[in-house]
Amino acid sequence: MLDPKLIRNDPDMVITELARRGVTVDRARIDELETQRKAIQVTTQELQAQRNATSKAIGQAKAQGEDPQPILDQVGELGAQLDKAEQELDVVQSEISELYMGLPNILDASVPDGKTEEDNQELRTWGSPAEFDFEVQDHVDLGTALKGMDFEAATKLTGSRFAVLQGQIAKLQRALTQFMLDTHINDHGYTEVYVPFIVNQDSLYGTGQLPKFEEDLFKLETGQGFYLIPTAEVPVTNLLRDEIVDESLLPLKYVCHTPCFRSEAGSYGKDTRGLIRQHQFEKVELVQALLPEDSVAGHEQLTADAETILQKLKLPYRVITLCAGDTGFASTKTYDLEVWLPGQQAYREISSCSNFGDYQARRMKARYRPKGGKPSLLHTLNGSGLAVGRTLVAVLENYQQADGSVVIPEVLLPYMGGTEVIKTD
RNA sequence: GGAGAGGUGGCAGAGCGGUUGAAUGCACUGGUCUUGAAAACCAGCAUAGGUUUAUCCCUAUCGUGGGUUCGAAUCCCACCCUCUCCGCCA
Repeated sequence: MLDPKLIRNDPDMVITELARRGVTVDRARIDELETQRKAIQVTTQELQAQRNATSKAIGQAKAQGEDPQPILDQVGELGAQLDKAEQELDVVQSEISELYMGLPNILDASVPDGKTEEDNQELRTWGSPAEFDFEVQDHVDLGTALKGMDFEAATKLTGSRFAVLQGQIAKLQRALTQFMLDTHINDHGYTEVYVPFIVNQDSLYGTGQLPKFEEDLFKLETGQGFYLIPTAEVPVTNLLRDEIVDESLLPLKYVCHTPCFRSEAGSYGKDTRGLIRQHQFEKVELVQALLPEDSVAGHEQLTADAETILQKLKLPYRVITLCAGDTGFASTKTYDLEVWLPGQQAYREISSCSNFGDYQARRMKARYRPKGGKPSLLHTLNGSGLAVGRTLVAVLENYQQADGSVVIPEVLLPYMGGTEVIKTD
């Protein structure tokens, strides 16, 4: 969340900045709550101080063998007053906390203005869409014909927005995953982590999915407040929750492969065909925690790390800077990587790389200790490196041949056990 | 699943109703000493909030949430977690 001190000391700035996102902040409400808080907090603390002093005096009197009764008589209604004050303070503070937790992050100055994805800015492109001298198929037709993709089976097993992969296409997805992990580990210096796919509420508050976006999540009904992870970002970033990391260990760079589970509430009718928008998909995620002064450069580097995967796969893509209105809740700035999909004749998102500044770190108390100094908040970054399911789509569509077969990209050959082309037998 | 033990500062670990925000050790920071380093010695060193120009001062925090009490790290209740032994199990 935002720094409460910043909201208090410079509310106009916060309001102006958040207006860029189209978020209106109730200035009067903030003033009212803060004034209340201040008054109640002061009285509460005064009462507490009074109680502490009295109790101490009783202790001293007893220790010296005196009769503490006269002091005890003075206590009177102090306890009742204190209870009341403490309750009031509690109410105000939770109202403030609820209000502040609901405020998104302040955007980086370089984020372009705009309301919707229409206003996002293309930053650069890489490669160019291939020309096909035959009629291209989309991944669903290709995958189905190759007997590697079965959506009807998934519907039978579970319901819509799931897929069954089989044979060489299932293997291709695994190859992509391995290739991504190995590249980030060996070439980009990330540490691989394996984490739980189920997390508690605290973790989801930490990264910002809760309290505002619960409808996007799958919640378990065990009564423990457990949720399926919507992205590895949640468990991996929360490794740092309530931790103080020695400065010398920074930056921390993690890469993590997990399935991701999203309810996709509110996206009915969108991308209903194929693998693009599923309730369950594989993703290789990059997460970094670093010094505040390094986060801007780190964000560029992390984005480049993700781009490397597309370049090695020789998949044409472009990099988009999300505009103010389209940038995620907790992010200061986000780049989306969009890969070219011949089947759709469009660029589609395959990675989203964000700099969260200290927003997530403040929520989860993720700090570092400067040499000999006081702990202070880390900055966090993350990005997909890449969404595996969508990469599978991109490979199938970009590497398709006139006969419906699919050539394996060169960099994946070591992972495909001798298969060079996926075709029907 | 059964039985037991325990959760305290960056770490280890005392404290088990009253000047205890918390002994001690390690780590860390500064200093003395040294050609330099090590060792030794001296000093400092939790986090968050309120007030303040600043120092000071005040408040909260000993797994979490309740309760008892003038007063709780210490007593009671519930929950969470960890460890040991037995059983079961991929």
